[in-house]
Amino acid sequence: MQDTTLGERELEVMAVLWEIGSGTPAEVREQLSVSLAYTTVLTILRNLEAKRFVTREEEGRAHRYFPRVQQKTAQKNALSRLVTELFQGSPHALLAQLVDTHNVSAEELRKLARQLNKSAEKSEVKPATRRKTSRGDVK
Amino acid sequence: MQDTTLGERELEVMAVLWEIGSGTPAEVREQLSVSLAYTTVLTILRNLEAKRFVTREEEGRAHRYFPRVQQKTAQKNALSRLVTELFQGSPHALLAQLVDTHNVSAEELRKLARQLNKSAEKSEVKPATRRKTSRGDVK
DNA sequence: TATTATCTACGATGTGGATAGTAGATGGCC
DNA sequence: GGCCATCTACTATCCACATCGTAGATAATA
Repeated sequence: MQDTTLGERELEVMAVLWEIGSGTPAEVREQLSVSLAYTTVLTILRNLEAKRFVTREEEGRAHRYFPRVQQKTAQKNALSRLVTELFQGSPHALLAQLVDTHNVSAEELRKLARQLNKSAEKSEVKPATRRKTSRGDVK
Repeated sequence: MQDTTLGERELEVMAVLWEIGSGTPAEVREQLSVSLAYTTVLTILRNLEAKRFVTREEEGRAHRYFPRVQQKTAQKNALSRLVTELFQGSPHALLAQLVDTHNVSAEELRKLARQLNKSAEKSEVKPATRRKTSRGDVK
């Protein structure tokens, strides 16, 4: 039960947690775009906990849930998966598609390239990105 | 039952069909990286047909399956989905992540930007991309 | 204190995907 | 003609995810 991929609802719940940092089931439920029964949200959170995507701690009568996996990690994994599954393992192909769909312009690419250069100059070794929370984050 | 997303195996089967153009269940089965029972592959193909991702026509005693949806379309959809689900609707964020993971270099970006410029010069209106097959492809 | 609201825990149900077995048709071959 | 291989159709499991209901605990409040 390791390295499982998330379902759609599970992902939405994670997105909320990433957004607001942490939340009780009620808080999460409020932030969700779809309206679900309270117990549904609770179940999803419990499942996410079972999969070790979140942790929780008691807070009065309720429980507060914290993301245990960084969004960045999830992004990276999903991206890699997409590249291998649909783009023959070529990030370049994905880029081309992104551009082709006109989601991204040539100007955008150049801008990003410049930024990339700048940050590469600043330090050879990539500086550890600062994070607000560090509740036993998983790599 | 429209606009459904594909499961992992279904996607692999589609990838094979995109790769080899068309195939009988046996041919598809041979090309798959995982080894599945013949009937499993058949079932997947039938499911894909039910979802209108493939068509088939008889060929002697067997059936030949053809992709009905272009890979490009699947790529586009999956990409859009990923962007909205994990990247807050920002293709730029996805790009940044792609770069950050060092799957893509600044040089790569610049190269692509140049190519993009060139093709933009050639024609204001984007030329319809040529396709080999046209077996009732779905947009 | 009795009632109501809010939580959690547990279980039930429906759907969809993955995997494969069995039955029956058909074509090749000894 | 009888046997074996190959195909399809149909069916059956299993599991994961989504959704929610019920029961029981506890906090708020009238």
